[in-house]
Amino acid sequence: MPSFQTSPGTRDIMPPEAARWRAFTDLFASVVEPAGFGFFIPPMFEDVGVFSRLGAATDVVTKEMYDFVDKGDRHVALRPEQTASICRAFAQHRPLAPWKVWYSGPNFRYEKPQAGRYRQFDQVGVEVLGSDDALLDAEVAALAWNFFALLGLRGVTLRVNSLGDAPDRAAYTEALRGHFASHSSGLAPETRETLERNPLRVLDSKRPADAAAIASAPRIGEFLCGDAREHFGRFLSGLDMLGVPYTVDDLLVRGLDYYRRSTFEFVATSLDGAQNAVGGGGRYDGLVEELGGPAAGGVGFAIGVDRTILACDAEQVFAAPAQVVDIFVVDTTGGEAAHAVVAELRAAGLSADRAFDGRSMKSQMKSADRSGARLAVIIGPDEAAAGTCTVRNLSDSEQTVVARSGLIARIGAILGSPDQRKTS
RNA sequence: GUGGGUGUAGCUCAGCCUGGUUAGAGCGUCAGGUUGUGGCCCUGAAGGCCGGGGGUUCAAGUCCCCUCACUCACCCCA
Repeated sequence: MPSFQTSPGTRDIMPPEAARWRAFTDLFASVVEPAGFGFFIPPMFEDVGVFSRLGAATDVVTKEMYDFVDKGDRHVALRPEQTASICRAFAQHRPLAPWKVWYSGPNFRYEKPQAGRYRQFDQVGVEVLGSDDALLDAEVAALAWNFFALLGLRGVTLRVNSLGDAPDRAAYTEALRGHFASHSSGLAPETRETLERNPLRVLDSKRPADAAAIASAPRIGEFLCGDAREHFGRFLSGLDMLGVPYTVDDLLVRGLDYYRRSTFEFVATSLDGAQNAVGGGGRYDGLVEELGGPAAGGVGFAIGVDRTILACDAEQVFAAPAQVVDIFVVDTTGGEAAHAVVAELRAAGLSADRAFDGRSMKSQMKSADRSGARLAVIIGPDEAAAGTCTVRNLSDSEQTVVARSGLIARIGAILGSPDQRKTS
């Protein structure tokens, strides 16, 4: 065993898997940037108060925050998510509304790790601040939907619900508290604790004992005010217009306290187990104000990168891109020739690799094979003496001898120009 | 925070139940077969504090205790 290894809940993402992660983010950017979203990078840590607005009833805030006092006596926390930072940024900088941003990066929660749950986990997402329009909610949810489709995922479903405005949500919460209190004998002991802290969360319980009490519980629909009801209807018709399929689930409640009106969640049916929510979002009117900013509506979503990639594995889609090189240079004369040729090839816009440490020709050829190169340039004593190179096609084993001075031209003739290769 | 499973070579794992000489396999790596040529094949080599500590025993990879790590589930959530 090595002296050190990654801390619990963290991991190294090695090549070629890391290239897949980069492709994932690139694909996400290609979906949201044409829709007018600008890339935003918030700090990795902030004053703990920014995050405590997420909700005193949520474990994310009360138990799972990586918080500490820094050398200047500031109580700070590693971000557990990025929505709060973006709202804080809106309050701080007052950009022109609606402010549309996307983000990508790690978040931190001190949880016990398991499949699809890490202490450092990546999310990509978007947020729009300064608009109340329900059609925007639909557009935002549709962007996530389109992204899952572009990844090649087919087993992702969208569940939607409305939690109403703040008074609606509060009234519903009280109604639930009353309902479950009168049915508490039918609840699991752990659920009774949840009821104390956050009655809405009881609806999310998967414990069999709770099923009957949940089935008979009042529904949020009865508590929506006229505006919220109309907003929800417009959200749904906005999804219909875009051809995004969804199911309305009035038991869908989301973990963070700040959600108002529209909420939605993407579930990967290919992932069994508890960690199958690959994305979630909704509207969070009021959060900016809580952070000292103007009254501004907000809507957005976050997609869990780790989990979504697990779903891609399960569906065998969005494989890691192969990293290959155009040319592999084999040099059995000491390495100086390869040193020069590789540099020359790269300067000409070709990708090139080589072996080091004076390996045998057999070993170098094996490396050439593994590199995925289409061509090997071979320099042995004969070529060195004659001022030539042997160019070997690694797929059909045809090879020719060319003068060193004509190498680039010959390779260009075989492979085409870099631009042609990119588009082909 | 609570419970289950697993820690043996770079990787995947036998061996543990039923303790007994120098701890194995496949893959990978390196070298050779082929004194200048990759894939397929053959041969050989390198590579192990058997997670760590303590105990039982003439003897521990194997049995017991503790501990750490990983992993799965509860919980929570993306």
